[in-house]
Amino acid sequence: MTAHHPEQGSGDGAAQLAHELRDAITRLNRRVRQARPVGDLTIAQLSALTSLELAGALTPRELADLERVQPPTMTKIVGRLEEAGLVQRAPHPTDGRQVILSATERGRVVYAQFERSRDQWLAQRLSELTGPERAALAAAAEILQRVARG
Amino acid sequence: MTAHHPEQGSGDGAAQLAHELRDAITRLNRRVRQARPVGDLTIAQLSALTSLELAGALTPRELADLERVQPPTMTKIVGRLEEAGLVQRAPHPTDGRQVILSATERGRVVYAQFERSRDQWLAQRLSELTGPERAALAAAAEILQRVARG
DNA sequence: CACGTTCGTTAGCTTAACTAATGAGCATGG
DNA sequence: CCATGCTCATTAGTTAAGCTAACGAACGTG
Repeated sequence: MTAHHPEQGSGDGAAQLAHELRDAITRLNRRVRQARPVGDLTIAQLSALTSLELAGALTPRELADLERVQPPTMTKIVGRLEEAGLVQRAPHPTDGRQVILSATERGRVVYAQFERSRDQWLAQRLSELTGPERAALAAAAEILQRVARG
Repeated sequence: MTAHHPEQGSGDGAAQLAHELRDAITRLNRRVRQARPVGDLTIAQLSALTSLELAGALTPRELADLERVQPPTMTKIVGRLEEAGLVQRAPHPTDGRQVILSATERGRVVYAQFERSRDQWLAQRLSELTGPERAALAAAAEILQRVARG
């Protein structure tokens, strides 16, 4: 089940490692994500709010690309977030077609709350590990973030 | 951005690590999962088929618990998988209320195909890393799997 | 054997996702 | 300088996924 020879062979090693990592990621994500609405926000809404908060300001198109959904889908999600007062639409300064989306102050507060609660389960689990295990995960986290963004 | 002192303080360290890991996991999962239907199967269907294939045989209730959805939701998903000929329902040998779900031969073939294609993107990314980086991820993968199952 | 519990399903609703089509605004070429 | 074409966001319409509530069948126990 574990990786026996991670250093030898970047071909098969990578395939085997990819399988293990994806399995772990899939399972962890199921634990962390909460498929159903969390509080008043759904996953898609929270995810969009997160991307928006991290980026600062985006057009609907950019946000849709980030979330890997089609523009009409993002229109709906943003519409609900706007109704909830968490996101605001502003006209683009020079291009009349485009719209600038940003989180409202309330949106930022709500985002921070969910961010914390989302980390709680995992933080609890991690605190049960040994120091070396946490160190191993910390080293991996940096690499994973790089892979995820690449 | 990286974890500076993973060994000191299991409290704050775990919180910070949890945040970084969750971020990486969320992003990786978005890359890997493809939110929209893959081929003819949706994510929920593929996920249920995966759980069923891994477990061998399950009742709808057990499968719903594994997938962290409510029983009625699983009824629908299994219904579609059954229509597609990937999953079969069988009566429980002793309990007339219960149903035994299992993947059909075709379901197993389809599962294996998706499993491979799902790993491809990640395997490609991993092959671009250095040997030590892959070794670090391999060590982390084992720990992550343990955390995810715990 | 009657009563409560568990199991799976059905019914009805909301959200999320897609494609196709629409309308507004930009930009460019004659 | 304006007509044509393109991009942006949205609307319309469909399918899937998720929920709760309610139901009928089967089990088990007092």
